[in-house]
Amino acid sequence: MSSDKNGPNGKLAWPTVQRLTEYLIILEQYLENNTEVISSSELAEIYSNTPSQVRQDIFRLPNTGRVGQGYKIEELTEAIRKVLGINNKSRVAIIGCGKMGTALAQHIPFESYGMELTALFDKDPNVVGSEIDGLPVQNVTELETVLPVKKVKIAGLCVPSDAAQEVTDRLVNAGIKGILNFTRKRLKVPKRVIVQYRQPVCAFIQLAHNIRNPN
Amino acid sequence: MSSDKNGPNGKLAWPTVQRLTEYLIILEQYLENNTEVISSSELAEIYSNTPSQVRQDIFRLPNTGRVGQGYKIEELTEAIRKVLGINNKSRVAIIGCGKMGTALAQHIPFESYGMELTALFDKDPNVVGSEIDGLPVQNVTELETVLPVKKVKIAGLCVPSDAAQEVTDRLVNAGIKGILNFTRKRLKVPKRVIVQYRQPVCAFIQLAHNIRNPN
DNA sequence: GGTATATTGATAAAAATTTAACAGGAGCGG
DNA sequence: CCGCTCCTGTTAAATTTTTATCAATATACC
Repeated sequence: MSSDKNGPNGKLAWPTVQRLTEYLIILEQYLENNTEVISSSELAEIYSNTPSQVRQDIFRLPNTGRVGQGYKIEELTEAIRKVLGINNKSRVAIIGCGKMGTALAQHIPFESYGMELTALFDKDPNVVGSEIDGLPVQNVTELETVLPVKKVKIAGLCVPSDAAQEVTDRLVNAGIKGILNFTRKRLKVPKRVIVQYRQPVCAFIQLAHNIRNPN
Repeated sequence: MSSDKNGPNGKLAWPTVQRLTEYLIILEQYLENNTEVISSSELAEIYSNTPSQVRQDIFRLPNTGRVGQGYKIEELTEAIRKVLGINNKSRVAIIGCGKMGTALAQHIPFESYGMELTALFDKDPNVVGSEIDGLPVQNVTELETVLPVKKVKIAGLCVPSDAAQEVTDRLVNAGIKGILNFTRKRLKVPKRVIVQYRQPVCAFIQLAHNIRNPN
């Protein structure tokens, strides 16, 4: 019966997905330090939540824990990678190779998480033709021809806010499935396309607010 | 009687704070386009939530809506800025002026949201001494001397992950109140210091997951 | 002026999420 | 082997968050 402890449809709750992702990053770093076992309370301490919540999150996935012992980190990371679906390789493109786009292209270890950075685009003729870590920057005008061929499904949008909607329309045409939007613009897309917003300015505003309104 | 419709302690719920921040960004763009009025259902359409949730969020702040009409955007933005506390100027520093740090320094309109980008730091001697938009990059070794003098309370942490904890310890010493952490490391800080995590890699992983597991 | 329409503010209900509680297995020391 | 401690898996309770509902009111139009 394929262990369906998960929600009605076996889907993980969104807050759980968010935390599992971060647990994964944490656990991998502990693995690198040759730590082999971790308990829910240790992980909670690191993540700043409660042991109960950690166990609840992990509960949804195939049992990896040993009562009285904690979790074997290697098994746990593998289990998390599996529920998150990190394996089915998906191809990524970065649109806009200014400082932000370049930072993402250079620093995110896509390969380690089932993704492959496959294409880079920019509008500026001075940038087009250059390479970032061996990957050439192509002209945005080639979006529609390149993305479908390379079967790119995910785009990181780092263009100036003014260009955001126009580029988005073209991404949608090119068959993109999800957009990670670092611009300040809300994007209009058909329902089948997923947009996630990561506006750094919001993060700063919220942090400032939290500082003024502590627990 | 100071309109305390808010929670027991008058504090906004965290999900509400997050949404209000994004509403603000949206509304300001509509203002720029000379739109003067907006209804909860229009805003919900843009934000991709429900009119009910929009009204619930706005409910917590001094009434700005006109029954049957919608909200005057100018009043609404002002009200949101007020509850979020965007006014009490707070000073910000960016630590690590690689691609990511530079992108933040250049593109975030801190001044528009009650913040002032006051200091930049880097470790690399080739970078130290240069300027980003007129602000000089100082040596990280000067952290402890500069930050307290300039009363910087918020830090954007964009150093390589390996250096994250070390730099954090120094930030804490320098009296920082909140850290926006773009590195992959979890940070150990005393309880009085707030850390918010913005790991781009997590955003990509989560988006990939959401694409594979649509609603 | 009267009526239809639109939309808020507010409350109540429903759903989702977090926290608490605890039985029971695993190891350890004596 | 017994008793003590630790810590998971699981269920139940509490809390938070979201959604639904609706009375009240402003406007527009006839």
